Amino acid sequence: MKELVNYILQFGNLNQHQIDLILTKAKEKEIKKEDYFSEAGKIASEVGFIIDGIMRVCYYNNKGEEITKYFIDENNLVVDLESFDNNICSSAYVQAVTDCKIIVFSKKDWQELLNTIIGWDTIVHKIISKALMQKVARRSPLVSEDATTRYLSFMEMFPNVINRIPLSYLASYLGITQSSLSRIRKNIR
Amino acid sequence: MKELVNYILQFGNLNQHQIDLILTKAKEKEIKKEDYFSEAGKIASEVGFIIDGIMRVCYYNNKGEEITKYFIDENNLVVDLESFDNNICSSAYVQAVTDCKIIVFSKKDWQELLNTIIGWDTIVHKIISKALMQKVARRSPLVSEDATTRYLSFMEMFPNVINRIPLSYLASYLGITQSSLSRIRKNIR
DNA sequence: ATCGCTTTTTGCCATATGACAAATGTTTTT
DNA sequence: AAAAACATTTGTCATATGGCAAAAAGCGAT
Repeated sequence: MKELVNYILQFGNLNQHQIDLILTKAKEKEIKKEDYFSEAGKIASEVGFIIDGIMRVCYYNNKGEEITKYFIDENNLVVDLESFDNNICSSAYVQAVTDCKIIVFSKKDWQELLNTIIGWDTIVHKIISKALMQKVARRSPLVSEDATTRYLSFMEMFPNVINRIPLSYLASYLGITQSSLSRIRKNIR
Repeated sequence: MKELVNYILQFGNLNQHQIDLILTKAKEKEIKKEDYFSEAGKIASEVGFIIDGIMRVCYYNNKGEEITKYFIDENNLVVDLESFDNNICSSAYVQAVTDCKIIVFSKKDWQELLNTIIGWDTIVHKIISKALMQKVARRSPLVSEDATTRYLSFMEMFPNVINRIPLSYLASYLGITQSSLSRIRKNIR
C-alpha cells in the first residue's frame, strides 16, 4: 500500500485521516498472466494500481488481428477510462501480460471517495491528465518514425517493460510484424 | 461567444451569473494564417477556443523536419497543456493553418475562474480529458494501418479539416511523404 | 495575360517492411 | 526424457513507401 500512498502524494497533499480513508477502500488482488482486468463488451468497474507486473490494453481490429495499444507497468493507475467514466461498454481488453499484483477500488468506493475527500478530485484529475498526456507522448514516435527508431524510442519510453513482454505484443504495439521486429533486434545487437 | 457557452454547457451546468463571469474574462482575437498561438521555447500563457479556422500543433524533429502532430478546428479548446499547466517551456508550436477567430483567456483569468466558480474545475477536467482521449483515439490509426487506411480514417476523424489544409501538413501528420499522399489521393478518386 | 513563387503531381529507382513458410529455439505437459 | 505446443528467427519474394528530381498546376502581384 505504501507505493500507492507515495504515488498519490506526488500529485497533492492529504492528511493522515484522508489517506487512511482511501486505504480502507483499497483491496489487494492478484491477476494471473493472460487474465483480464477489464474486457471488451463490458463496463469497466474498477480502478487499479499496479504494485507488481505489466498489463496491456489490446483490441481486435476489423481484420481480426489482435493489436496491443498500450502497456502499463508498476506504480501506475490502470483503468479503462472511457468505459469507467461514461458507463459504456468498452471496446478494448485490459489484460495481465505477467502475473500481476494490484490494488483495486470498486467504482462505488471510488466515487464515494471523490465525494468525501476534499481535494481528492483535483488529485485524481492531475493523475489522469498526466497519464493521458504521457500516453500521447509515448505513442507519438509510432507515427512518422521508421520501425527501428520506434523500437529504440520504445525502450526509452518503457525502460522497465522491454524484456518482460512477448515479441508478438510489442510488434503489434509498434505497428510492425513479428518478423520485422525480430530482424530489427538482430540488427541492433 | 454563444458557441463557447454552448460548448461549456455540454460538460456541466452553470448558472447565468457564473456564465457571465466567465464571459467577462473572454477576449476575442484574430490570428492570421501561419501566425503562432503559442511557440516552442516559450511558456503557453493562454487558453483559446476556436470560433473559426483551423490550427495545428507542430514541432521539428531531430532531422529538422517539420512534423504536424495534431489539428484543432472550430468549437474546440486549444492550449498547449503540458506547458500551460506546468509552467514549462513548450517543445511545440501551435500555429494557425487558416485565418482564425478565437476567444482567449489569460492564464491569470483562467486560474481566477477556477478558484471562483464552484464546479468549473470539474467541467474543465471533463473537457480536457475528453480532448485527450479523442487525441489518442484519433492518432491510433496512424499506427499499424497502411497509409491509405490512415488517410481514409483521417477523413472520418476530421471531416471538417480535410479540404482546408495544405497537403504537406497532412502528409507529415499521417507520417508519409507528400508524394505518397498525392499518389494515395489519386488512387482513391 | 504574364511572370514568379509555391504547391501538388508524376516518374524512376532504391529500400524497408509485409506475407508466407520453414527452421530453430523455448516452455509446458505428460 | 520425449512429445507437444508455442515463440522467435530466418529465408524468399512481393510491394508499399521513400528519396530525389522534374513537370505541371495553382495563385498572387503586376
